[in-house]
This record gives sequence, structure tokens and C-alpha cells, in this order.
Amino acid sequence: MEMATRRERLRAQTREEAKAAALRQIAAAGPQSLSLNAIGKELGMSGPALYRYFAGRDELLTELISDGYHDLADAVEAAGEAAAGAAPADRIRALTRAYREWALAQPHRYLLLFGTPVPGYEAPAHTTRAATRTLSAFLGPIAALGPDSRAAALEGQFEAGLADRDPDHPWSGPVLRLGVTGWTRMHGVVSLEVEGHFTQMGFDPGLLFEAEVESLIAEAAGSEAG
Amino acid sequence: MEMATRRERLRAQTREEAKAAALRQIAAAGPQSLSLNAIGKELGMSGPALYRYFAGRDELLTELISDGYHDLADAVEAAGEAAAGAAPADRIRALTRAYREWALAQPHRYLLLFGTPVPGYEAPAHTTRAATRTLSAFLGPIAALGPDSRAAALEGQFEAGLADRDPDHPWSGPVLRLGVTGWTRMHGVVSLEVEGHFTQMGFDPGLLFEAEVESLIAEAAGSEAG
DNA sequence: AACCTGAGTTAGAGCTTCTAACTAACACAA
DNA sequence: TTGTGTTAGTTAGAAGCTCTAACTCAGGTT
Repeated sequence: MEMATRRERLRAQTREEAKAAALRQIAAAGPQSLSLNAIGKELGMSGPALYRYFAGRDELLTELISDGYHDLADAVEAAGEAAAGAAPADRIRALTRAYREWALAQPHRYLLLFGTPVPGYEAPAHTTRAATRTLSAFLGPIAALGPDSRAAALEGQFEAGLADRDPDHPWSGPVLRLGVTGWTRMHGVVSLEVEGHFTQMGFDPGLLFEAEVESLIAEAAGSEAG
Repeated sequence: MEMATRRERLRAQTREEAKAAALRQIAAAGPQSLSLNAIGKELGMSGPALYRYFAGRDELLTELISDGYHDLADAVEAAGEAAAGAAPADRIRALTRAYREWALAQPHRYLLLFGTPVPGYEAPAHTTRAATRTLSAFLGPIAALGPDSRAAALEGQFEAGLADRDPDHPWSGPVLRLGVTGWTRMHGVVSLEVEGHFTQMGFDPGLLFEAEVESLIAEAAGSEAG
């Protein structure tokens, strides 16, 4: 176990403080408001000092996005583990709830991941792996519900597409279809919610989200719950 | 019929040219890249000249968003009118196809409407009306399929929420629920698609979108198509 | 103590939004 | 045609941004 020098510890701490300040700015006024000069002012140093810690504004943003993907994956996986002994439907409910709660707790971070792409950002491989982790957490309980094939061409594409990257993957086409479908449905509700599109409509988005989860569960179980 | 003066015509033309240049910038590098100076340079005038035409950058963006809402509503309504004589399911297919095609033809505009909110933008009432027009186009054919009640609390909220704004509205709770659900599902697929989240996954997003449309139709018709 | 490395600053280039003051062009009335 | 008012367009500049280069200082190691 390598002990960090004092200098290394201080450097890491400064980096984390800068990232936290950056997220506060983004939470207040969106990604375009991110300003290295303003972060420097908040930390009690000059803006250009931050170029000692990050190659530039793009690298800072890239790290924030990467952190977000990992954090979301961790939260969803933790919910899956906490519900490991439950029935598949309850596990899906727990997983979907964790997804939405993570987004509602930090909408600005959710929109960094899944909102309008920020120019200059490149997704490194480990970010893609974290995104895959989030989605994969749903596949086990969906498979346990035993979904039927509903769209053979599409399901074939999912199987082949994933096989290109992971030839030993255990998931059937219908499971993959419902995994991705579940993601698009969660995202559809959550993104419109955090963006404020529902505020004038007079309904509780949580109820709509739950209705969508129940619809997905019913579809995966092969029938429509009456 | 009031004839526009030459000055008025030229003014309107300059405004349209500025808006077109703005959209080209946004298409190339996202909303934050929008620069009045760069638009001025492209039109052959100084940046500050544009303050004669728009109160500021925010007003220009606000107009672009407003234009987008109206354009989308027009496109969806036109598809609904073109399919007016068809069966309800076919009308829904035409409407949803128009929604997705509009987004894919101009993803930068779609993300202006439904991506990460741009700071400084305020939705004027006529924008909200255009958004309502888009959603309303779906309600007729959904109602014609005769959907059952599935989530009474949620449906009651939809009815009451819309009644606050339009007491004479003819739509039942289940119709409103499926209208909004259809929107969230379309948006879930289209937004992840235009943002590039599906590109490494090896499937055709058009097939996924169609599968979601068929699922919505089956749900509205009160059975799962086998 | 001397040397090296990393942290931090300042100055400045080149960009932005926006305002104020000015000039020029256009439209209209007498 | 001339005079007046309005609008279009420019320039200068304030205040902000990202980023780089050159410099100084502080901390760590030998």
C-alpha cells in the first residue's frame, strides 16, 4: 500500500474541491456557466492556477461526467444488491426507484450524462463500462421474469450487437430489448421531469414513473397485469 | 391587408437570416457556441448591430425555441391531417413517425426544446400552447382506441390538471395518461438516439421506436397484440 | 544548504455579451 | 427639394471568459 505524500494529498484535495465548486456552478446555471476563473475565486486562488490540475475546461467537464456515470452505476448496483433476496418484480422496482432518485437528487448531474451533449467531451472506455454497469443491473431480474420474444428483428440486433463486444454474454434478445426499453422509458419520464416539462400539468411524475415500471414488469412477465 | 414597408421587409429578412445563422452555429457546436459576434460576421455586419433586432442573446434563443415548438406542432398536426381518414392505430403510427422524423431531421432543434434547459429562457404562453398542440394531436386517435383505466389516481390527476386550464376539455383520464405516456416513450427513445447513446449498441433505433409505438397502441386498444 | 519540482501569480492574446455615443441612411411631411 | 425624425450600423470600451507563457515562491529531497 503506497502512502500518498502530503503534496499528493493536497493536490487530490484541491482537485476534489474544484470539482465540487464546478458542480455547484452547473447546478445553479447549467454547464455553459462553468468558469475556471469563478472556481478559482471560490477556492481562493487565481483561475489559471487550475490549469495545474486540469488540462483545461474540457478535462474538468469530462471528469465530472465520468464521475456521474460511476456514481449512478454504484447507486443502482447498491439498490440491486439490497434487494437481492426479493422477487424479480420487486428488484426491478428497487432498481428503477434508485435510478429516478439519483436523478432527482442531482438533476444537474443527470443532465450532464443524458442531456444535451456538451461539446468537447469524449466518452472514455471506462465511462462506457459504467453506463453498461447501470443497464446490466436490470438484466438479471428482467431475465428472471422470462420475457417472450416480441420483435424478432430488433431482438436479434441486440443479441448480435452485444455479442460483438462480449461474446460470452448470457442475455437473450427479449431480455436485452426490455433492458433497453426500460432505460428509454425511465429516461423519458425522468428527463422531462427534471427539465420542468411537467410542472404545469398537475400530476405527480412519481406516479407516472411507477405506472411505467409496472407496465414494464407486466410486459417482461409475459402478460398485462389486470 | 397592411402592406409592409420596404424597411419592415428588410428588417424581417435580416432577422430571419440571423436566426438561420444562429441555428447553423447551434447545429455545429451546441447552444453555448451561439455568438452574436459570429452571426454578425457571417451576415457581413458588426455583432452589436444585432442588438437592433434582438434585445439580446437570450431573446434570440427564446425565439429559436419558440419557432421550434411551433414547427414541431405544425409537422405533427400535418401528419395527423394527412392520416385523418385512416384507422386510429395508423394515425398514431403516422403521428409518432412525424415526431421522430422531425427530431432526426434537426436534432439540434429537438435538443433546444427537450434537452438540457438553456439558462435565461422563459417559456411564453404561446410556446406552451404549441407544446399542447403537439400532444393534443395524439389524443383523438388514442381516444378512438378506447383505453381502459389502469392507474386511477394518476388518471384523476391528469383530468383535474387539464380541467384547471381548460374546463371543457373532452378527454378522459386514461386518454390523457396514454397521451403523456406516449410522449415520454417517444422522447425517451428519440433523445437517447439523437444524443448518440445508442451508437455503440448495434441496433436500429427506428425498430425500437416502432416497437414502442406498437406497444402503446396495444395498450390503448386494451390488449397486448400477440 | 543547494537543487529540483510543483504550486501559484501576473500579463496578455483573443474571444464573448452588452452599452453608449456617434454617424449614415432612409422615410415622410411640408 | 429641404428639413426632420427614425432606424440601421459602427466603434470604443467595460467586464467577463479560456488559455498560455514567463516568472516567483514554497515544499520536498539529497
